[in-house]
Amino acid sequence: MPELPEVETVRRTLAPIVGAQMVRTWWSGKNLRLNTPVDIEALRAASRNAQVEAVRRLGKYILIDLQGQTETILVHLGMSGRLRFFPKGEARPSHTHVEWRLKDGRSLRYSDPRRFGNVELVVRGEERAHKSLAKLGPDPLDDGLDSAALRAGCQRTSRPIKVALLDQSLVAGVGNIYASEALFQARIHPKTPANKLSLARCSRLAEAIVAVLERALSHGGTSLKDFISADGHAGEHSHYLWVYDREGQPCPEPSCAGKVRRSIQQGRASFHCPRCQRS
DNA sequence: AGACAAACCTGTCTGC
DNA sequence: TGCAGACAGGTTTGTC
Repeated sequence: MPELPEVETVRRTLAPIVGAQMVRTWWSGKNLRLNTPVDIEALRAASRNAQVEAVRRLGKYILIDLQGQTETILVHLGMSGRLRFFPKGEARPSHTHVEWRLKDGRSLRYSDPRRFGNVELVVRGEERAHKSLAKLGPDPLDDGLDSAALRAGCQRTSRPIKVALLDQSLVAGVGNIYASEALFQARIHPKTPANKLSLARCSRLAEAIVAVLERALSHGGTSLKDFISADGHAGEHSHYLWVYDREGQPCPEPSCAGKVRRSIQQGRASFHCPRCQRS
């Protein structure tokens, strides 16, 4: 489900839990990503009576810092994960896997039908030592995106640029929707080998990535189906997508008579305009 | 090392 | 109406 704008939307809407005290932690007993069980005893120990100090984000990962604790809660939403808070007394939705009860009666719940996501602990201040976080590239919203650095990353691989963008080491946070959208805005064909891109085109791509993510964030993210923010609202950005899931529709560029084409790259749907986007 | 396919799991939609 | 098959916002693992 969620790419950077959706995860950032969740992070922002989680602001009301900052300062709240966690009192009890519950686990469904179902394994999450890679069929690994939640280390519920460690999670309980870290969360018990701990006050939420801050909610941070690294790429598509959410970190919940706890006052006075050496460990931080690390959440990845996978494809169908949701992190929401609920008022006191509201029933647990189906597929809830982790629940933190807050002292004021509210609860924070992680639900995930497909269980591709994960909830674990990382040592605070050493997040980057975690295997998944170690390889993350720059975060386009927090760090900005330097054209020369993007070019250098592209030079290291001959994979198609669309595929390279999905690997989080080049840029953190770009997923399947925004990879297609950014390549459209930069007028780059998704099958172009990454190492064939000139500095000028990398520069255009860097600008497009930042612009596309910021634009989606301003709409609260994209809800095709599952995505909702921590306070339960769907994102509005699906109404503003240029090419993603628009197969056969006219190219959004008014001066272009092309139609959006769908293809499969690395087993995942890609969308582009064959007239505007060149290799 | 780099590229690729398959795997993880459930829900929803399409077409017969 | 029922059922099979395709497909979904992500990441990891094994194989070549």
